[in-house]
Amino acid sequence: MEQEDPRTRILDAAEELFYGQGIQAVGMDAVRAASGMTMRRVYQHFPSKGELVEAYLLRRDGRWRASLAEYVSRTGGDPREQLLAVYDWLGRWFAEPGFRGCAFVNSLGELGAVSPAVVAAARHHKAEFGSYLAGLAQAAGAPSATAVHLTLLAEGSITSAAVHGDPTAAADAREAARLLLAATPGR
Amino acid sequence: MEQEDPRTRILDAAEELFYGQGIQAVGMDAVRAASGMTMRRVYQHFPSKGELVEAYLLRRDGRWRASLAEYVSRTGGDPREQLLAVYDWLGRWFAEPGFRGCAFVNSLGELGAVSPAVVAAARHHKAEFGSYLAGLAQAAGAPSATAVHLTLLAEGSITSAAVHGDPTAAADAREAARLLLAATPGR
DNA sequence: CACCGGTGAGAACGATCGTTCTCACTCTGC
DNA sequence: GCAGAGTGAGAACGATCGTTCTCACCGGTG
Repeated sequence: MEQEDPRTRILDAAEELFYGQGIQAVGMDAVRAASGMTMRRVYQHFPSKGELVEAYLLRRDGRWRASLAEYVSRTGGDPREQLLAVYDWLGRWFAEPGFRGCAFVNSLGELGAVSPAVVAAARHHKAEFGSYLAGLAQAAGAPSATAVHLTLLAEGSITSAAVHGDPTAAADAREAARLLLAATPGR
Repeated sequence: MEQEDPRTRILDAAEELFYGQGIQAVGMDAVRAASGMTMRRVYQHFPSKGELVEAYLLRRDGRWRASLAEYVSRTGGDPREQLLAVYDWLGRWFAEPGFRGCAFVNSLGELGAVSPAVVAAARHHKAEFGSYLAGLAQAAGAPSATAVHLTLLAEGSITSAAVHGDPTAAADAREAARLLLAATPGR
């Protein structure tokens, strides 16, 4: 099981280190050591740290949204319940060991002023998340403004959980979302 | 007007640089140059970069919350309007040039894994903000759960405005807050 | 066998960082 | 006038980083 392809091993190591400790705090040598490779091989697959960071963010975005969508789609059919399931998924995420907030927000705060690629990755990630929620909201017959409100609640719960280390922010956001949906005309 | 006390000048320079570019991206020499001082003087007032970072966060927390409280207290008496005025103040903040999100969230993402002092500063800042909103909500006769919901909306709008560079997140959060308050029994 | 492109392991390089030190100079008190 | 404490200006130091280079070694091909 140690025989995965090198690119994946490097990305796995980079993701754990970058997310867990911050990008600037992790040197390329730490990535090399954690991936059990030689320096030559690392730079062979990612010719600079910047490109490794981009690849890390890109892969994480895909995984994150796929995991969310898969969880939500597994939920019973009612679109309104699917919307609320988003917050259940967030709550599970918050409770994972090593949870340290949104990787894109973190990297944006760290490198946003200096790396346009990081800014683009963060915007893309958040825009896609917003679109996903907008799609669910439309299916539930909620106005598009409500989708924006639900996005803000989700975003706020991520930040709150990260700062206070308290996963209950997800349940709070879920309750607020439920109230907003109830205050709004159904389809 | 150039004759402020050295500590203030250093903190002013540090705040602009740390907030605008990230803490790790700014070297002590940049702080020295921006404050127009000598290295000896900088280290005379802040014996390490870590202590300068702490002082920067501490002072920013006080200023930020004082500015918010002052703006809100200037608003007409209705407590419910005061609560909504919080989002107006956020909208003005978001529209300021150089806005780059919450300094505490940014520094937490950058240094949270390595600096307990930064974690403590961020938690304190967010806890105080939450308490402030809880006080306003109580005055408005809203249940304490509603205060939590309003906090999540505010937090989410900060993140959203930072990521997308779009100050309208404040107005969206305000509208969501208004709906939540309307859906809730008054005093 | 001799050759050669590629690898592993890690040293080396140049830049940058946080922090301290040097040294000439300037005040102040006697 | 002069010793001595403190300052300005910046060089120096040791550590660390991203990246590249060295070099002994290995496998396959003529």
